[in-house]
Amino acid sequence: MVKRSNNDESRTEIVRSAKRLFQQYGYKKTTVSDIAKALGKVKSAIYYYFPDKESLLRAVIDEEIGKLIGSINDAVEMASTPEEKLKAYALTRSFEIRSLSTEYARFQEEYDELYPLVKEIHERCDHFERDTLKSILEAGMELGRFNKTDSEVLADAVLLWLKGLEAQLSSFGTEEALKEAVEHLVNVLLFGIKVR
Amino acid sequence: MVKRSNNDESRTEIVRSAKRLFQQYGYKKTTVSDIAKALGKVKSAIYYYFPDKESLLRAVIDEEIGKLIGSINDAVEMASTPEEKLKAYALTRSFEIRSLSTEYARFQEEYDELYPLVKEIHERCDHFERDTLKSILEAGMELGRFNKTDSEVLADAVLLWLKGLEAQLSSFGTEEALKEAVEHLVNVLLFGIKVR
DNA sequence: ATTTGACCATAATGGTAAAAAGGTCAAATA
DNA sequence: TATTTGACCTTTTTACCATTATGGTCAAAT
Repeated sequence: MVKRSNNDESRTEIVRSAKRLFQQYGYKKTTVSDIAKALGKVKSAIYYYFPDKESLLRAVIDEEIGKLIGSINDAVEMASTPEEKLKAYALTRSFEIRSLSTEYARFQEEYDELYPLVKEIHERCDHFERDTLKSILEAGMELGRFNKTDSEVLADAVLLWLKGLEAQLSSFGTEEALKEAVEHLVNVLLFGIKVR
Repeated sequence: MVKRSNNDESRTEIVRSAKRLFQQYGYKKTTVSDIAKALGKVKSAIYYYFPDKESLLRAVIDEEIGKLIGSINDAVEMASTPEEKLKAYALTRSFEIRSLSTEYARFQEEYDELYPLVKEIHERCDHFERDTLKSILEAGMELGRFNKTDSEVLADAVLLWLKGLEAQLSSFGTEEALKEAVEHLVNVLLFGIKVR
C-alpha cells in the first residue's frame, strides 16, 4: 500500500467529485476549480492532495480498472467449469466495457489527447487479461476438456477476438442483442463450425 | 451502366489524379485545383466531369471497393473446399484492408468529416460480405462439413469477428504476424477448442 | 494538517481581416 | 459540338491579436 496523507477521506471525496464531473463533461471541459467547487472548496485545496490534474484522472481510472477486474474475477470464480468460466469472462468483460463506454462517452471526443493514457490502461489490463484467460484455458486442457495447444497463443487469439467485439459494441442496440452475440460467439469458440 | 460523357478517358485520368493526391495528402488538404494542376488543367475543367468534390471522392472509393470485392471473390473462387474458401476470405480481406488503411492513412485524421461516407461504404460492403460468407457457409453445410445452423446468424458472427480483427490490424507489426493470427483464428473457428 | 486567495505562465477562446477554397458561368478554343 | 478557360461569387479556412481561463505555485491564514 502506498502511504497516503492523513485524511484519506478528502482524497476519496475529491476522486468521487472528479469522477462525476469527468463523466458528465469529459476530461478537458471539467476544470480543477469545478471539481473543487462541487465540494465547496477552492482549487488549491485539490493540489494539497494531488500533484496535478492528470493524477486525478489516473485515480479515477485506477478505481474503474479495479472495479472492472474485480467484476471479471468474481464472475469467473463463480463459474465452475472452464467452459462456463470462458463464457462468464466474455460476457462480463463485454458488459462492463459497454457500460464504461457509455458512462464516459465524452472521452471519445477527446481521444487524441487521452491516447497515451488509454494506451497505458490497455497495456495494464492486457496483462491481467492474458493471465486470467491463460489460466482458464490451461485448466480446461488439464481437465482434458480443451484441445492442448500453446495456451499463450490461444489466450492472445481469444483476447484479440474479445477486443474485436469491443470495437463493435456500439452496433448492438440492446443488451439482449449483445448477450446473444457473445453467447453465440462463445459457442463457436468452444465447438467450432466443423461437424464432429 | 450510367451514361457518361463522351470522353471517358478524361474522367479516369481525373480519378487517377484525385486518387494519388487523396492518398498523399488526405481529402481536405487536396484541393480541386491541385487535382486539376496535376493534369495541366484548371479546376473548372474538373467540374465539367464531376458535379462536386465529394463525387470525386466517391469515384475513387467506388474503384477501391470494386478492387477489394474483386480480390476477395477471386481468392474465394480459387479455393476448392469450404474450409479453404473461409480461410481465403479471411486472409484476403485482412490483407487488402490492411493495405488500404496504409495507402489512405491520412484519412484517419479526417475521420469526423468523412464519417457519413465511411458509414455508407461499410453498409455497401456489408451486403456483399454477408452474402458471400453465407454462401460459403451454406455450401459447407450442404456438403456435410459444417454443422447446420442459421447461416445468416453465423455469417454475421464471422463478420463481426473479422471486423474485430480489422480494428486490431495496427497491432500487427509484420504481414507474417497478421497471417499467422488469421490462420490461427480460422482454425479455432473451424474446430473450436473443445476436444472431439 | 488544511485551506485559502493572490499570483504567474501558458493555453484556450473570440473576433476579424485577408487568403484560399468550392463552385458557377459566359466566352474562348479546338 | 465537346472541352477548356479565366473571371467571378460565396463560403470556409487561415493568421493574427487581445482577452480570458486554466493549470499550477506559494506564503499567509485557519
